[in-house]
Amino acid sequence: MGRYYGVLDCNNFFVSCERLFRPDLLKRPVAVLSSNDGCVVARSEEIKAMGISMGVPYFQVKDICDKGRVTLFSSNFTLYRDISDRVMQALKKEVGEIEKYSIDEAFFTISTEVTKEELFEIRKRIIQTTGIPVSIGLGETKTIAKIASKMAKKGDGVFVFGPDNWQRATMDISCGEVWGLGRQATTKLKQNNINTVKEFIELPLDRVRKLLGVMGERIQFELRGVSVHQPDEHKFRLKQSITSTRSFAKVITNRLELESIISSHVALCASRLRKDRLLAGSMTIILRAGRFSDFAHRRGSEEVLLLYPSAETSVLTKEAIRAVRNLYESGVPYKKAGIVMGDIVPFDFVSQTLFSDKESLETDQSLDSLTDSINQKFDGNLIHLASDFNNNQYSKAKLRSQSYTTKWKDIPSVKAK
DNA sequence: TCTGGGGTCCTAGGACCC
DNA sequence: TCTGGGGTCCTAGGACCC
Repeated sequence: MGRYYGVLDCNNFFVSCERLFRPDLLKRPVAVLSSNDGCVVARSEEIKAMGISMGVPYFQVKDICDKGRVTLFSSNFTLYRDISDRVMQALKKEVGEIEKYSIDEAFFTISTEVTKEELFEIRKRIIQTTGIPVSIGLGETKTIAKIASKMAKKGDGVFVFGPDNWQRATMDISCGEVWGLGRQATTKLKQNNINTVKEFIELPLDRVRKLLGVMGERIQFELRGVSVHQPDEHKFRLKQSITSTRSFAKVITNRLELESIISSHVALCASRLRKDRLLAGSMTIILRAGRFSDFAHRRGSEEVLLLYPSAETSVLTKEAIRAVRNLYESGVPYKKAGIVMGDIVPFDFVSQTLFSDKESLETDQSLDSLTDSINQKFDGNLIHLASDFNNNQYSKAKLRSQSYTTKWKDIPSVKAK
């Protein structure tokens, strides 16, 4: 009995999340903006029909939005993450083991015996329990399943590529639609007169390697129906990194201000590490000038290797600030700052192998766990170590919806007649 | 004036060594 | 003072994804 790879993805996910609590916005044009209300990151079908493309700067389409009576939201990740968890739970219930790929997508495997009717039923139950519209695509490999899910979205929500209909379809699918072939790769292929998946598949392997490197090679295998992924490869894999970055509404040149911002990113990453009982072995500090400024190509990051893996805010902050002082140059118009935690290991593993008395580690973190629990109670805005950062000081997000599902004060109330 | 954030993986090139 | 060539390891940056 064979297995198909499947991918489930949520349609217009952020928009669907917002509509969940604003049913009056169904069938009306809705868009979600990025963190500084800078560009469009999610669009309802109505918005797509208006010709507004993904990722455009908002100011470029403001007029069209005004004219079209578009409802806009600033992105509300707390809400989206929570809804995402619910969708993933619902999918798990249907298909067993899943591999969460992004906030709105997950891979799974399923018997090739599954019928289209059964798939429609699965889809229906997930939509019923979560309120989020989803599509399901199946194929012999993940890469083919991804294309199937695009077809599903265009059609009735479910699409299966078996060996036969896949072969026939390849001549009608352009390389740019393939998962992993981005702008650079597509351009290179086009220059060599390769436009469709069929043409790409027929290319000799050594030419693919020369043109696109090992990534291209893998993609070709996948498109030929040979999976380069192990069905359970992600089952026990840890997250490789945890990141917190943000660009500023205005340029910042003051070092102390940057130190304060970096400190709050450290605090955020550290508490996310602790939540999952993880420790970071290294940390990269990012300070970048505006992408469109003369300083855009200046060295923008510095990695710090920690003496021992840690999730302690005070330890990490000290190191991060040292790195900021190394990296900082006066006069540079900084536009973005952040932290990437790397070399991540599980707390329990480290405490067993590196430390003879586990207790000292637990005690060191007691201040942090206290901070964590208080912050959780008060929506994460109360206690920050070595920083006076608050979410609204450096960013603008004027249209944020409430945290309907994660903050007590934002839970919607329903009045009974 | 205004151009996201959080991820993964790969690679070119520098440092260092023999 | 001469200063090749090949190996390894590391890191910053880039391509790509959603």
